Amino acid sequence: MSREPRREQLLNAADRVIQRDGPTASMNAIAAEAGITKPILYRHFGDRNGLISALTERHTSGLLAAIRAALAEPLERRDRVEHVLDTYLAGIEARPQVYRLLTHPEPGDPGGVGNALAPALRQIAEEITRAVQSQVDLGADRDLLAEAWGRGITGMVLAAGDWWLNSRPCSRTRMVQALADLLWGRLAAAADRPTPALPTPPVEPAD
Amino acid sequence: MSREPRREQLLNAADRVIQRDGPTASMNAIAAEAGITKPILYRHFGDRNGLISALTERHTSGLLAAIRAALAEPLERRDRVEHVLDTYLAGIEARPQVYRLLTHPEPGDPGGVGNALAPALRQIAEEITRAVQSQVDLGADRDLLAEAWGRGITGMVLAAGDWWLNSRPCSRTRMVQALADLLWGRLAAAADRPTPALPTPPVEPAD
DNA sequence: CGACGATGTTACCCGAGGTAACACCCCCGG
DNA sequence: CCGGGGGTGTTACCTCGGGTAACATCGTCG
Repeated sequence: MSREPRREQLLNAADRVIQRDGPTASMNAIAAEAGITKPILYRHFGDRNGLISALTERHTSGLLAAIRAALAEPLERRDRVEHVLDTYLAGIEARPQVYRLLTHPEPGDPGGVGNALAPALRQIAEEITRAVQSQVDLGADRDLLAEAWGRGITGMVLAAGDWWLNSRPCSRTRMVQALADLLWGRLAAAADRPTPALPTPPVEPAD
Repeated sequence: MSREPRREQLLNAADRVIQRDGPTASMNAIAAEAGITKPILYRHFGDRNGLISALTERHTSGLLAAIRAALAEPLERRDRVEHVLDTYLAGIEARPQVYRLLTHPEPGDPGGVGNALAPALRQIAEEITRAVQSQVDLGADRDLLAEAWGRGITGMVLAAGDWWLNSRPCSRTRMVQALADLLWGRLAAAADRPTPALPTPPVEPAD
């Protein structure tokens, strides 16, 4: 029996533990769940990072493919964007624990530290960047804007989606609308609020 | 001598180490930098989280206040938004290592896990939420939109700012423009790209 | 049969967070 | 003068998690 099937079994075990204990599950725990001991895990995955990467890769491939497909859908742009947003939110809604993995930046990462976006998220960001670059006419600044927006949109959806998933303030559809509205410049279009009479009052905002 | 001054000195030392070694600096290292040993740190801060919190609080208060001020600036809305963006980017540009702290969600956080935004960022998000709520007329959905947007904008600026800080693709001013443009609906306004002839070609995208 | 490549084991190392127990120093009140 | 209490600090230890070394086993292929 080649290595591959064993790897799958180990990943399955790791998966169950992560589902149960969250992304902080120890290697010992994972090994125990698989009915074996640590060194085997290390033989297969090198280090914890390798295991986690394999695990995330496995789970993200689906979501990533779905997003890729959504980005290529032949729709009006607004509909396409909503479709992508909905795809992402549906994905994280379906498997919250997995989602935790995606967003969990590796804690100990000396040297190459500092990416606020975990690898899986970065792939999504690149996907968006590519889509914007190829589909939207942005003039000379095309490359810069596409890349900045790719990251920005990803981060936006990450943070908003996280909040939505945790506190469930509304339906998924409404959340999609809220985010699409933001991207559609509704913040710019809305009128000023009729300031109810306060030029410079000495009240400090409630903390 | 009361406890407070000592605390400050210890925080200063911790600060230097974080600047030098990043947010993964060990308690031992921090103690050594302060010329003392671990237990003292624990006496003052309880645990690592306490130290980090104290440290972030200290540094964020400035940035947070600056952002609060920027949000209250009496400008055209677009200018105000740009001002806020610039304030944030300037802040993280000035002290990159500190910024790492802000964005570093506490790794071991059993139970209440899952906030993609670190506490400091969440404060910023709340600030934005409040500003939107009080300044922009969004109709019946006001509360939902403001809250979703607060998180979303914060996440967007976090991710984009992180990328900008690491790869420095352009000046700060241009980055501010790029993000403001995104928030201003330029994604919606731009024309479709003149698809250079490809209905459904069997080429797979470069990986 | 022997060797190789997989399986698995126990036992250990290291570093980091965290704590216990002890010692010093100084000031303030009886 | 003396005796605390509250600050300073120490050494030595515990626990737990990532990671490794060394050893044993089983099945297959030449």
